[in-house]
Amino acid sequence: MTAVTDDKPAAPKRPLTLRDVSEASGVSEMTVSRVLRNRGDVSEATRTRVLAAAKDLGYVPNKIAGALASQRVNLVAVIIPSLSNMVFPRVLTAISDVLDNTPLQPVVGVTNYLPEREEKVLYEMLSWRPSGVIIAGLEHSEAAKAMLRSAGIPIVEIMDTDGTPIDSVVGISHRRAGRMMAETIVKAGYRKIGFLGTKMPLDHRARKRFEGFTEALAKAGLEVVDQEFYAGGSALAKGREMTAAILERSPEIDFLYYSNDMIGAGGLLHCLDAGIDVPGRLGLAGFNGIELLDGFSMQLATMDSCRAEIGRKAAEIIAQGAEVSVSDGGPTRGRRVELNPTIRHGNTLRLRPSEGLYPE
Amino acid sequence: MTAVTDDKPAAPKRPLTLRDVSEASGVSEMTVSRVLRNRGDVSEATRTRVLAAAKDLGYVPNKIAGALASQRVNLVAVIIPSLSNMVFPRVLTAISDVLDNTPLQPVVGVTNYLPEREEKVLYEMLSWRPSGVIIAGLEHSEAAKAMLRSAGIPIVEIMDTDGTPIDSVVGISHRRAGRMMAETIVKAGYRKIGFLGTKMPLDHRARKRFEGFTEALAKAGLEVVDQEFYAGGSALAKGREMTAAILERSPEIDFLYYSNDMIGAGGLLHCLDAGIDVPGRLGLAGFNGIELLDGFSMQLATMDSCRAEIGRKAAEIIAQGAEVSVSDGGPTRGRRVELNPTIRHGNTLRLRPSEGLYPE
DNA sequence: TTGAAAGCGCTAACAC
DNA sequence: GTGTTAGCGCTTTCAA
Repeated sequence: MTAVTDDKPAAPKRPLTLRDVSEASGVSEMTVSRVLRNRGDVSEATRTRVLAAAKDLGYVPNKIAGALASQRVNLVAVIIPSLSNMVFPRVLTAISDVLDNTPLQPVVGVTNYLPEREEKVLYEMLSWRPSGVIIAGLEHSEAAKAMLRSAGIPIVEIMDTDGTPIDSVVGISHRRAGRMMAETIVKAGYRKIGFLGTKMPLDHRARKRFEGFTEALAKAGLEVVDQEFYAGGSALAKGREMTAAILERSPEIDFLYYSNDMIGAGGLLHCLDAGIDVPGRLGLAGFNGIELLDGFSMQLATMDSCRAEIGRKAAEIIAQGAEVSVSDGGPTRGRRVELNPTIRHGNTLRLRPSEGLYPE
Repeated sequence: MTAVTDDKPAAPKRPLTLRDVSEASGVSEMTVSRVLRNRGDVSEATRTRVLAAAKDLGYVPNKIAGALASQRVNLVAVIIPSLSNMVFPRVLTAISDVLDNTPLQPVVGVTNYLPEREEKVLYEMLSWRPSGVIIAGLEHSEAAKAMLRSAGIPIVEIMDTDGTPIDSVVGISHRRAGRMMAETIVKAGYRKIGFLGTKMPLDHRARKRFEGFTEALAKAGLEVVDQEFYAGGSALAKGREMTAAILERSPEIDFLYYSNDMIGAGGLLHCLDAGIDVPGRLGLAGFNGIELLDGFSMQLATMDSCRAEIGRKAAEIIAQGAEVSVSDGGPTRGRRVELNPTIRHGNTLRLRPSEGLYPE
């Protein structure tokens, strides 16, 4: 055994404070603070002295104290339902990218699509007095809405524009997205349409897409022939299973609309394996436009949900944030940004109606 | 236009404080504080009064002030390189699940595999004085290591055990993982082995797997026949492209080892499309054991990287955290948990050597 | 069971 | 350019 002798001082029991740096450098706490924050005029000489001392001691400022004193917290609360599908990570990346050019920092909370979790997470985050909140969706518990309204900071609700925002909102209309896809499918000549989705009554965006979808079908005198829902497990595997099941049960189906790309991709794999003629005998479409699927031999028709753009815009609104966010009692001052989702036909959705099984 | 009359008071300009609740309830700040934190004995009567007042006002406590006063912050810094691949979200979920049963809350920072980002993110997080740090990998800049050592809180380095931890470590040996896979492949009778990976010199775990892999091959008198690396883009698509490319360049290859499941899956798709006999003519294996791939028609051979288990264990260590984490100058008091990755053969790796092209 | 006083580590505002 | 003073909103500690 060798006796280890430290050349650096041992780990301190008491965290270092400004005072320590002050004493080590022979400069007042205030000036040290100024140097460390690059605020106010400090002579180059003392600046160097202070920096050296801080680095030497390994001083890490205490933001808790700083925040309390300055009444400023450079944190942005980002509240999303899930991390496990590919959609929110994409939004997060965009948010981070924008905030990287500001003093702001995102802090992520996950709700698992549970309103009570959302309420709790929101409460926790608000208790840190963040500079803004980015939160997915427009549906929140009354308590959550009350908290958001009275927080006195910019709030941006993202992903969805179908509803009444508290402050600002950035997203797409999922109802419209569902409608657009239905219209495209009908125009392509498909008539026996099935739907596959998630068993998530609380996924309001999926619900709205479905509503828009059936609404547009109804306008064309059609309705969904059959449907199936899943919960849990590998989305790809579930998509495969559900597709097999629904096609067996309702063999007349000539199109399947999936509530997300992942189960759509599973369905596509099933069709390829089963030798089903796609998009001739059966058309397929998903939702989200996730890049993941670029590696498949066939491109699933889908709709870009503008995830990156949404994240970017939301972060920008927060970053601007100077403006008053919610006025007292009057109309909301928030901004409204509705993005346009675009259909990507891929090759699982035939383009010309003339090729359809049901020529018009 | 209708004149909106508020039944609830308008959003306050000044955030509410304990004092407000104190005044509204006619109870001292101290007692209000006790009620809100469920600390100490408070009569049921005052308790109800206080709770009612707090709820009525919509009071949200200020954790900044609370943390400063109590010198306690129930935050756990979790620092990971990326959110975009499926591996870290899985770890995060496990961490959250464990911490949900404690007062602790994870706060995530992403480094993009950049040491300088890591250093910055770490500094930011430490300045909030968290109760612990969970950080991916054992390789950090000297400055980062110094910060971790002197933070005076439990540190858990995760994912990898090949190296010297600062405090605790939970992970698998990636070198060993690479070795195990090589041995399995060789035992199965494959001899002309190619490698496909990421262009990430800073992904130390991928590097260690590769080193272990080649080391074990060398022991069997073999070396990697050809290799290819990618950066950016859809991993699935890249896997497909790289596989086509390497097989064209080195047609003698009878096995491809991928540094992750995603590119492996892309490779598998290529093989299926190209009509290549897998695992007869060509074997394939990936790494991570991601569930995503369960929906494929063939199961890619892979190795479980114990992501969930790692997250769980790490969180547990932090939660126990009471123990002194780094002793002064002496040996680290941290715990060491090395998990055993297991090979999942799937069906892209033939099992019996006797079936090999090169019978032994 | 409740309250009063002191102070956590920093920064705003003002002096010098 | 630098230092001094007074809090930020809570919790700790101690007294009642």
